[in-house]
Amino acid sequence: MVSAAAAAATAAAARLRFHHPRCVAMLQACGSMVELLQLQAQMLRNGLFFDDPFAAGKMLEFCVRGVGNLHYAWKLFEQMTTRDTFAWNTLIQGHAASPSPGPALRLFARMAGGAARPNSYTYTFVLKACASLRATEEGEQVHGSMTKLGVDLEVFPANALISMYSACGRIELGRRMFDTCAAKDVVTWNAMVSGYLSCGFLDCARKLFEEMPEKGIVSWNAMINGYTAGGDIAAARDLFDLMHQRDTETWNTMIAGYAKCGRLDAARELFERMPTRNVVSWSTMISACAQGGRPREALVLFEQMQGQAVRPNWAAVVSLLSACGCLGALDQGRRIHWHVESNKMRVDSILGTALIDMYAKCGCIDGAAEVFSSLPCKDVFSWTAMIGGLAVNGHGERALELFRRMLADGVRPNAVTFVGVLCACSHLGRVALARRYFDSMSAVHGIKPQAEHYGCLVDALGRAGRLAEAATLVEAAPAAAAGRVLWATLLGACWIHGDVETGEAAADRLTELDHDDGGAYVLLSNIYAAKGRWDDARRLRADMRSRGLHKCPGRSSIEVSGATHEFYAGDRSHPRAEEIERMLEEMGSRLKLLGYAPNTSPVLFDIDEEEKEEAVSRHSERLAIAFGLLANPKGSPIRVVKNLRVCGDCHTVAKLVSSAFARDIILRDRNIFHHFRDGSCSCKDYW
DNA sequence: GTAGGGTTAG
Repeated sequence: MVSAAAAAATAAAARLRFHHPRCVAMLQACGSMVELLQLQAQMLRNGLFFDDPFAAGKMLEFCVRGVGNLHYAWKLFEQMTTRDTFAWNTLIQGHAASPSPGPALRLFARMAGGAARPNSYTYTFVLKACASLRATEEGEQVHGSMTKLGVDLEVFPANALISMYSACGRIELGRRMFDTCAAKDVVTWNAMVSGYLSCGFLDCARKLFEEMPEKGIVSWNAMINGYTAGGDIAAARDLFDLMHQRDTETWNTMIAGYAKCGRLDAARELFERMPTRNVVSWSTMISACAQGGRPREALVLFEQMQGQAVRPNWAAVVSLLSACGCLGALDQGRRIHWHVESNKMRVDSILGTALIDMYAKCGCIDGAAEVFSSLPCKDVFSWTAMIGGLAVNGHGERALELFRRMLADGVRPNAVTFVGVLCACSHLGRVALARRYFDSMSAVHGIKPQAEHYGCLVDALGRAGRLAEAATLVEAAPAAAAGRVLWATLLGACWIHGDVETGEAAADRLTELDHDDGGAYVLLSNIYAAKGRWDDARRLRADMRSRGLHKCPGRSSIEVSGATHEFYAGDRSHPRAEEIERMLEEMGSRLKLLGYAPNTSPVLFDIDEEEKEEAVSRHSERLAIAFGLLANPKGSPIRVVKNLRVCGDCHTVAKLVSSAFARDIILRDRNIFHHFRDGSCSCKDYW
């Protein structure tokens, strides 16, 4: 006679046999959160979710590893009646691999009170969490319980221990582990070599590398990366050349190494030679160009990458945004932002900051502010990008307000934050406040002022016309901060105020520091010319010519429907040069009606062919504005980026054009933004 | 049924 309970159990087992394989198969075919929810509903209805820990565990696994939804994984986990070790492991690993692994440790602690026992999988996951949290103490406790269980000498957990200790900077404990464990495999060796490398012990790493019984590609890659991080690119390349087999990461590592030490051409050469490129290869090369001052090349690479159907990932997007920022390529930047949103990419503080920076550098402060306010977690970098963005875009008050909010939020400012703060003070003409913030840097925040900070202060004094004080400040700057940037800032202020005497002194010092600074000669000669001292101006130009010096050529770019157009001073190479010419004439006649007379003082003397090109009426920014007027839709803003400071006459012209043509002009020069509207500029005529 | 070591990223 069969008992009722036994009959029920048999029936349940039969149901399981029927459902279980089907359920697992369906989970394997499951592709989205929606399908997951449907499947769970079905499993709840037929009782499988509660009766079958295996099926429930599979579901949890899919939720964590398949769709990466930790939030819902918790819900599933809490609903499960039987949580086996697998279920705990899955949730722990999900957190260990996430950007905030804290809950992994708490889950592990909670696990100790329950029925499921940790196994060697559990320990590798928990140790991973300790490693990324740099939680040495917790790591050691975990090690202790592993020893009790006897799993600490198994190869997987032992490797995890070595990695954990070296991530926590306790390389000696890692080495002790390495020496203790008998079951070593190639990963054990690699973990130890990498540990030495990340702790900066290159020689120990190399010694161990040489002793390795078998070296895998990963071992070589780790060494190459260690050398590039340590700045020894030659040693890295030697290893690279010695390798019999390389994988894509080998190439990527070497390319990144060249990029890090500024050897862009070498990086590019390897990039061209490598047999297969993955998304990291592209991102590496794109970021190398973006950071190495070749942003245009970065965007071209992006196009090629898309042509090969490689989708930009998070890192590529961050680099691309930085390239767009450099170029002031707003349309491109917006498109990438759109890509981020439509692909639901994780906008963390890094990507958020990249977006803020891109918008701010494109003069689109509303876009920057929108991203900033929507950022769930803001760190010092995001605050700094926003404060600096507001400051250079002529919103000094808002920048200072934001800085106060940042301090109130308990975020500690860094040196870059103060560049933004001081810049804001300078543009507001608040010299005393600038001084106070400057003094607070070391007194309150423990940050030593650098050249940039002195520069802002010089700028503030210069704007206020207090050039003598500014000169004293430059003289008094400590050696570490003093340098050509400071003198150049002072010279710029003298140029704006037409102060010959201080300007001469500044130019003298500047050419002492850098004999080949053509820019200093030009600036000083312009100061002379503006004062009518033609002989001095001419003498300086001749001197410059005889020494073969050139001023860095003026270059302006403008984005028209996604493509950037670049203009040099006197440039006639643009395909629409004739139309541009006509537009320049049109600008001239409309401005004349407004009473404009060109100030051509910089070019009234000693004109040779080259200088004719520099005639103010053909400055690069003016060509770009003319092109913007004819190529951009009526009423839309004209956005120009110039590599040097905007010239005074072009500044006047831009102001007048903004009213005569009813167009906003946003011109980014080397220092700040000029938002021209209705005949005036956000910089209040000082820059 | 689950794992580890090496590459990009403000």
